Amino acid sequence: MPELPEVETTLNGITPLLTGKTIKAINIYQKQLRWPIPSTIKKKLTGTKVQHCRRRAKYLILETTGGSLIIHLGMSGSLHIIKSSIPAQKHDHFEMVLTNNQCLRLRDPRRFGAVLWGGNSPESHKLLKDLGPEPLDKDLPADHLYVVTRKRKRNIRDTLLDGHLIAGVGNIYANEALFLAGIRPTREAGSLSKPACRRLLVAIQQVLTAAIKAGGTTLKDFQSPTGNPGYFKQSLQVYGRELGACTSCGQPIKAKMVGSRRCFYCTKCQR
DNA sequence: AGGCCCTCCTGTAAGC
DNA sequence: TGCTTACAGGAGGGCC
Repeated sequence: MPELPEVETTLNGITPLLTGKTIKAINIYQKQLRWPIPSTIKKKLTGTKVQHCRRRAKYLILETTGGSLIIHLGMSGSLHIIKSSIPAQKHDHFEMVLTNNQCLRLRDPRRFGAVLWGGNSPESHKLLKDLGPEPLDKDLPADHLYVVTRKRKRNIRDTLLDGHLIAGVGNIYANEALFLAGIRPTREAGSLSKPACRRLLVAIQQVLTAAIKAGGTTLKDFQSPTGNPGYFKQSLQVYGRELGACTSCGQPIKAKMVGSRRCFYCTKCQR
């Protein structure tokens, strides 16, 4: 999926085209996503105006004058702004038609995504209320990772993927940040020192910031809502670079299954 | 509470 | 060429 930078890129793409616009219609072509799309959103959203678009973790929140819509892109979801006269394609499941005849369309081949009703307080939605802090929050304490990893037995890579501890970090950026911080993904989270945890948080912030700047990472088919790929792939140091040379020491990058997902790291630079 | 496993679905690419 | 299998960027829910 789209991880935090890809969701942020998506947000940046849709915000100027949605904000202030009136919703003429909602069309649901396939309601069976991760959870069923509530059919009540048609009535709740039609005729309302989009006031504000924002992101929380990997969720997009569209606030309208009638309540909020929560969108998650799952593993393969993408949003597109196109003319409503363009016919929906095979994996287009949901669309929001505006009175200017532009429309926001959700495409999601694997259907792990979600479109949910957030009402007047989306933050208190079951899926959002227990999320950890935003990694790019300027007020996030430098020792946050140290605090939340104490007594954690599982490996640090899987720990970073837990959105309840820190929000929005997926497998790609977890691997990249661990490389930048010089920490092996298999390390037990609770064994990391305070300086290592600080280094790791800074690395997460650096890699996410750089990826957002590049428009996200296109591994296969990620596109911004206006159709541009993300250019961060060329900046990846370890992810997907099995047997490639470590950019720091030249050693071949190792790939290994950790938990249920692959990790990539340098056996020399990451300890 | 934490950790592990299963699950949802389809496309793609590798392997035989 | 064609079939089978493994894997992919997520993450909630159930269970121990």
